[in-house]
Amino acid sequence: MSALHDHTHCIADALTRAEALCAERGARLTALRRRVLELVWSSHRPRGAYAILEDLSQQDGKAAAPLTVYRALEFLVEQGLVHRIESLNAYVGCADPGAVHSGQFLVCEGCGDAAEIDDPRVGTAIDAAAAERGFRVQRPTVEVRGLCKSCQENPR
Amino acid sequence: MSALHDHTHCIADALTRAEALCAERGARLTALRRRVLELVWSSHRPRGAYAILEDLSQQDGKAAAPLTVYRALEFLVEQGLVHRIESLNAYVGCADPGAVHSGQFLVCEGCGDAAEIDDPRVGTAIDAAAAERGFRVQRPTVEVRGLCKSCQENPR
DNA sequence: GGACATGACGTTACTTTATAACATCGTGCC
DNA sequence: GGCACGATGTTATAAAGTAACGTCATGTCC
Ligand SMILES: [Zn+2]
Ligand SMILES: [Zn+2]
Ligand SMILES: [Zn+2]
Ligand SMILES: [Zn+2]
Repeated sequence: MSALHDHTHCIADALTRAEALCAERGARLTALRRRVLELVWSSHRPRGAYAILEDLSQQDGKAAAPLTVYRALEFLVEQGLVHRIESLNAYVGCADPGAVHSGQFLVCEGCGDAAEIDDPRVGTAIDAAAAERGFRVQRPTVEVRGLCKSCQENPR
Repeated sequence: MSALHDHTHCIADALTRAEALCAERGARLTALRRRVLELVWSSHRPRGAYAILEDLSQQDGKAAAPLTVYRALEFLVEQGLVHRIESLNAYVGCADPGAVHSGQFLVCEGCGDAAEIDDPRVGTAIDAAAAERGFRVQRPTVEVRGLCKSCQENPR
């Protein structure tokens, strides 16, 4: 994700879409869940549950318990509004909730951004490889570590 | 992995290859590291660091500290003898150490086995998707959850 | 052989991540 | 209002991973 973009817009957009999706589904996007979603979206870097917990304490003055955050995250993941990055134990906002997809990520070791992609070739290749072995795919996880374009151009 | 195979052979084979590879590279496969590798290979199910630690205590009578196991695992991963399954916080023996590969896994929710594959289509697709976005791949992670053939045939 | 460097291992304490069990609150429905 | 159900609060605990420092083993140089 370019460092130069209107991230306020990313956040507002994510919240709007979340409200719409939850309304449509009859899922309850409570104040807490909405706030956690907002905090997850505070950047394009995956954010750990305890980091979000700290945000809640410091920015909102509410000393929440870990479970509070984990439960909100669980809801958001179920609704496809947030993805968990397994290799980081962290969470990142979904770029396209509503669309059916499994989540494929390009995680930059430089800036920490996790760019979500949904490349049909990757999905197809996984499906084919699994099918040949008689394996029924339920949930593919693809997390690619490397260096994003801008971090290659501006190394530290 | 079929439940009906000579797993003793898997273990012996893995240990033999490990010794050969380490000798060739001048890496020190010490008694402890060899033992941890053996314990990782105790099945085709990824095994957590603390499970291995328990094995060490119970089977060998040595009350080791977590770091002991983590250090051995770190070595084994570096040497490509073991892979870490990020989505499980667990480790599994590599099916083909020596060969250059990144590790792609079909992880069965039924029996827990993690079958390692190295499907060129998956690797190629990831490379292509990354290249199009100017992303330089360093370490791809592919972990597919689902049901293996035998667990589909014999559901619980 | 002895001094030395290097890497492996031991020990203790601690941090980070995640969940269990149970109580309470809030909202909507009848 | 009374009830049901899901969301949240509270406390305690489990699981996974690391830091700091000391000691021991192995090999090298002289
Ligand atoms: Zn997504
Ligand atoms: Zn970057
Ligand atoms: Zn086997
Ligand atoms: Zn299976």
